[in-house]
Amino acid sequence: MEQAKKTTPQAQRREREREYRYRTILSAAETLFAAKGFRKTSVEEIADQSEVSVGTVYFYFKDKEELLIHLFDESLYQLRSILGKEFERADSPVKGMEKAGHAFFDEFCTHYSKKALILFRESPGHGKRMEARRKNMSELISKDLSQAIDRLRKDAGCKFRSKNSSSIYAMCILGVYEKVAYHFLTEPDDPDRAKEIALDAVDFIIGGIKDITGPAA
Amino acid sequence: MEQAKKTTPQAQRREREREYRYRTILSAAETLFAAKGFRKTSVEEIADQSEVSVGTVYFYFKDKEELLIHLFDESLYQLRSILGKEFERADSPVKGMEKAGHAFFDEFCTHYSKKALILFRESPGHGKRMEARRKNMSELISKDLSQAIDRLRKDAGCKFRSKNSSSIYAMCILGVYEKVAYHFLTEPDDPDRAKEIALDAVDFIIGGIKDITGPAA
Amino acid sequence: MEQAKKTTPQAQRREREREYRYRTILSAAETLFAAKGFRKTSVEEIADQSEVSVGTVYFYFKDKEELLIHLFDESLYQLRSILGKEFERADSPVKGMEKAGHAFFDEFCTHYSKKALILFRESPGHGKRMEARRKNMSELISKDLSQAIDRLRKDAGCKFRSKNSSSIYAMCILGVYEKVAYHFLTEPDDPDRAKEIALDAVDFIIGGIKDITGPAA
Amino acid sequence: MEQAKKTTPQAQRREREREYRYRTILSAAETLFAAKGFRKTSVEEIADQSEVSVGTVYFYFKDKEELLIHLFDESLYQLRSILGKEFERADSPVKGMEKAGHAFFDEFCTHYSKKALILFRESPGHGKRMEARRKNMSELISKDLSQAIDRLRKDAGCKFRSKNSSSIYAMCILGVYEKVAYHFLTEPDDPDRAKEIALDAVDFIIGGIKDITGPAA
DNA sequence: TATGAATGAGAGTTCATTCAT
DNA sequence: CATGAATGAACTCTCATTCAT
Repeated sequence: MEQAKKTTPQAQRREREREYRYRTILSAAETLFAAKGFRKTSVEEIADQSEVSVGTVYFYFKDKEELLIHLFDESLYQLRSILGKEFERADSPVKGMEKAGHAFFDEFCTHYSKKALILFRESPGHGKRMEARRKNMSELISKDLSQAIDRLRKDAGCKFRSKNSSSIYAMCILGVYEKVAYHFLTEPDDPDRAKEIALDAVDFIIGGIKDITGPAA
Repeated sequence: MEQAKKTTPQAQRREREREYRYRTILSAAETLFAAKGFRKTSVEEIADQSEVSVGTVYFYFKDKEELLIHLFDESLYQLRSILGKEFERADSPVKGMEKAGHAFFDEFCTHYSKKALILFRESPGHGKRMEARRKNMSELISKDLSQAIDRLRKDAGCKFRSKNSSSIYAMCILGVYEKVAYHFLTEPDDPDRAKEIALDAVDFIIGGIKDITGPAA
Repeated sequence: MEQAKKTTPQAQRREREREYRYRTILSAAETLFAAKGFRKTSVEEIADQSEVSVGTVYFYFKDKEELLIHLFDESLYQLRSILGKEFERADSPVKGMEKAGHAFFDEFCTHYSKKALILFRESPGHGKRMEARRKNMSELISKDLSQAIDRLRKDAGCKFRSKNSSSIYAMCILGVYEKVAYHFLTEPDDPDRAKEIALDAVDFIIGGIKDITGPAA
Repeated sequence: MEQAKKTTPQAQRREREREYRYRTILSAAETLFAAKGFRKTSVEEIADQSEVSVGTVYFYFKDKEELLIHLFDESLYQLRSILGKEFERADSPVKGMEKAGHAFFDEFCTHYSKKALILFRESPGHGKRMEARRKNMSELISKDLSQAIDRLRKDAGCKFRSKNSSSIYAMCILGVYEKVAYHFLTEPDDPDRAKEIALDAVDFIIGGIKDITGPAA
């Protein structure tokens, strides 16, 4: 019965509106969090920007932190899509790592700068849930990267210090990504220099990887 | 005559007590900022912890941010001392980079963990003064590192993509430091694993550097 | 359609309640400012007196000073209405001045004593906004009075020392008003004496004016 | 014994120093109160300005309000001296009133502007003691003026509405003084205009008086 | 006497969250 | 569902006054 109602035209419209509102609020929050940071953005501002009332924000999202978490997850998903795509396309793991690096700077940080800011600028010091999410994101990306590194290692036939090594290297790579991305997003360098930075940073990462996996033999 | 008065025993004791209070407050703030973060620590808590009144905190420090800035500067100084010492001691730039890396994890993150937390966990989004300090710290450490990298490059006789490259590599290294340090300080790994992480991270950095600076082959 | 919604009974009631709260807070502030002065009245007291929370006060008024400014403006409006009415009614400018003087003491200082206190007792030394308001009030009333004086002068066909004279005389009259009003409001004289004071003060003003505008005799 | 000690050279020097400190503090307070107002001046500022410690200020003066009271009394004394001198010198009561008026603007407001500011700008809303002092000052000057007015009246042989009338007129005159003085001290008019204002204001006062005491016959 | 560090009550303001309508 | 007024705890900062030395 309940489900039947859902296919009613009115219900459909409602559903659409619901979805629309949800997206609008999220989008407003994204813009504001990216621009001013989570703490300096008030729920009222988000409501104003999305042209709904404060109460409506709370109807769609449990609390302010939930907004951040959603955005964080979305951003993470976007990032992983971009990186994953590059790895898949590439002929070799090394090539994949390189392509992914460039995609990170040229695509993610450029076309999804708000997402990048939320991912890399929103610091610790929020609630527990967010803290957990943060850790989760590191782990997920680390896992992606360490799988790639493992493939690399196997290809090279080398041996790591321990079974954790690849995840540690992944952490290192993530560190480079974060730091350089933060610089990218924070200081408005001219495009040429930005390109240079991206190239050098990827070089650094690939260098680190190659050396380790490398001519160990 | 006037100056003679300043060396009066009473005056000396006063000066000592003044110094002591100052240190006590700073230390309480350090502990609390490291544990809960700047924003979640109230001035009242700092006062309680240092067993003085709120007013006294404000007698010694202009405002809450000033406390953070002092601690930040102190931490930065400590870190640079530790790293600098290692670079000086080392026989070669590469060795220096390696030693410095290990000192960072084994000495700074271990024995000065509160300072490390303040340096690497306190996020952006504070006042303007703090924001400036933050940028300053990145620049200072970057400069230290890029000088070392430049020496390395000269030894290896290689050429970088551009004159900025060394500072970009420095940024990358700092990124690795920060990320791994954050992991260190946040997740209480067992000491063995910690050791392993440090070793691998330094390997990664050295690898990145060596590859870039040298067609070592 | 949208506008129709605004006339909904519920919306009307809300609007009424909103207005009511607003007036209640303003009225509480008026009473307290008149009784204890702006500085010695805390926002919490205003909230208590109006039976709302502190937050609600800030919902309706940007800050404490805004309350004072609103009250000040209201008081000024009330005063000018009373004086203006008398000037209009009167047969001659002199009569107008006289009537206005009596209305000031008998009506404004008596029935709007809180407003009078806010107008004449709240000292300088507040924020910039208030300071500007204060000056504005002096200028407005001065202008009203000096226009009346100018008409008087024209009737008498006399010449003043300079084109500023009438505004200076206006300032003098305002000075008398303020001083005597302050006395009125501060010392609880018996009504007979109050009447006497008002009569004498108006005599003084009229005397000053008449002498200046004309050896009419 | 005690008294004998007082004539000791050392005791004399101490007494001198004591007196000097006292004056220095009072003078610093005068400058600051005149410049920033009582409330916006902190005891620490007064101490700094007079080059003593906060404790010393409290040794010489019971509390901050006492400083204001002393200054207020001093200012009042100065003002009465100036006005009194003019009344005595003058040939007739009317002349005296006129001279006193000019002396008020040209001498008191000009050469003792800090005192004038303290007398006329420091508003109500301070402690009870100060409130009392304020009233006292009004009464004293009123008495001075009403005595002069009474003499005037006798000369003219006219009759007032009541025995209080002269004191009411005095209040009016004081009101004019205060208002115009405040304008003088607050708005930096050019000297010519200042002169004009003073002349007109005195005219107004004399006019008010003359009319009342005047052609009653 | 003189010092100045210490106090701590109190002020204004913010804002995430709730809930009656 | 949407609204937005209401809440009130929490926070930073000020400053007159005290008192051990």
